Amino acid sequence: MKVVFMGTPDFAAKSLEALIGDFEVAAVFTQPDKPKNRGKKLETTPVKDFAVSHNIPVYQPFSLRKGEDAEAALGALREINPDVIVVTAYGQILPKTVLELPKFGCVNVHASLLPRFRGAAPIQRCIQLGDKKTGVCTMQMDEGLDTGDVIMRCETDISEEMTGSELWEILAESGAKLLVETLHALENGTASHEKQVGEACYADKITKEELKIDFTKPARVVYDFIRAMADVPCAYTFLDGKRLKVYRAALSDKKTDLPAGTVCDEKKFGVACGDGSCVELREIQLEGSKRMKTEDFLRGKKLGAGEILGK
RNA sequence: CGCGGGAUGGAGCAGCUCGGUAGCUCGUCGGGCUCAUAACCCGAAGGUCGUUGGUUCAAAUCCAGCUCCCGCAA
Repeated sequence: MKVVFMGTPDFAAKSLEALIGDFEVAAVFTQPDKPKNRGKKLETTPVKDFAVSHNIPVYQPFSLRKGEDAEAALGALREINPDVIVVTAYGQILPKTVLELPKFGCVNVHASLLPRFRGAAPIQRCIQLGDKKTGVCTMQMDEGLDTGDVIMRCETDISEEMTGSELWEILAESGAKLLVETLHALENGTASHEKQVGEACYADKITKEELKIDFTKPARVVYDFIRAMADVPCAYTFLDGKRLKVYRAALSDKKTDLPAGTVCDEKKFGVACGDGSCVELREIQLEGSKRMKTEDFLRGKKLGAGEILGK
C-alpha cells in the first residue's frame, strides 16, 4: 500500500514513524519552514526532520488550495498516485481534488472521540472542560471539519492530575497504533465506516489572550485550565509586571475572602480564586528565568502577603 | 543582525549605579535540645562570581568579544 503522509508537529511524526515499518511512504507533506524563535532562525517541522532522516521525499507547499504551489503539489500527488493519504495535524485544509485522488481517499487521525471536540485543540480542551475520558479516532475525511465517517476509535481515561502534554504523548502513541490498524483494515477490505453519532462540539484554537489565567473563575476551573495547557502552550499570569508561566498547580483546602488573584498563602504560593477556594502554584517560570518548583522560587523571591497576580 | 531578561558554593537569589573583606533563604555535614520532628539552638565544609581578553595599584562590579539559558514577537 502506497501512502502519502501529511502532518506537522511531533504528534504527527509519531504516526509517520509507525507507518514506515508496514507501508511504503512515498512522500511527506508538511508545513513550510518558518522563521521562529529568537533570532528569526528558519525552523523545520518534526515531521520533516523525521522524513529527511529516513530519506523520504518532502513537499512543503504554502497551500494545497490555490496558487502555483498548490498546482505543483497536486501534480506531484498525481505522479505519486498513492493508495491513500494520511493526514494528522497537518494544518492545511485539503481541497476536494486531493480528498478524492487516492483509491482509499484520505484518512485522518484525530485526537478526540468524535464528534466531540472536532477542530484544532481537542487534547487541551477536553482536559480544560474536565472530561474523564477521551481518545483518538481515525476517519475517512470529507469536506467538512472533522465530520467524516469514523473508521476506528480508541478510548483513554483522563486522570485527575494529567496534563495536556502527558495526554498528548499518550494519544500520539495510540493514534499511531490505530492508524496502522486502520490502514491494514482498509487494505484488507475489513474497514467499517460509521457516521458520527452524538452531540458534536468544537475545540477552538487556543489564543494567547485566553492563556492568561482568569482567577475569578472557580478554583477547580482554574486548576483544570492550568493542567490542560501545560507544558505547552502553558497558562500564565503576571507577577509584579513580569510574565509568570504556570506549569503545575494543585487545588488547596484553604478558603479565603480575598479578591480573586490575591496571594493568600505566601508559603505555598496559594492564590485566591473566584469561588473562595485557592489553587497552589507548584511549578512556575518567571520571565527571563528558568522553570522551577515553587519551593525553589520562594527561596530567592519573597512574596508579599496580599500580592495580586495578573498585572 | 527582530525586542528584552539572565549566568554568583548543591538549589533559589542579593551584591554590580558609586571598583577595595563573598552576603541572604535553604540544602549538606557535625553537635545540642526534644518522647519526637520537616521545628528550634550552636558550629563546619563548600564559590576559578559562565568564558576570553582589556582598563586599573585593585574587577563579581567598568569596557569588548564569545558560549549557554529564558520571556516576548513571528
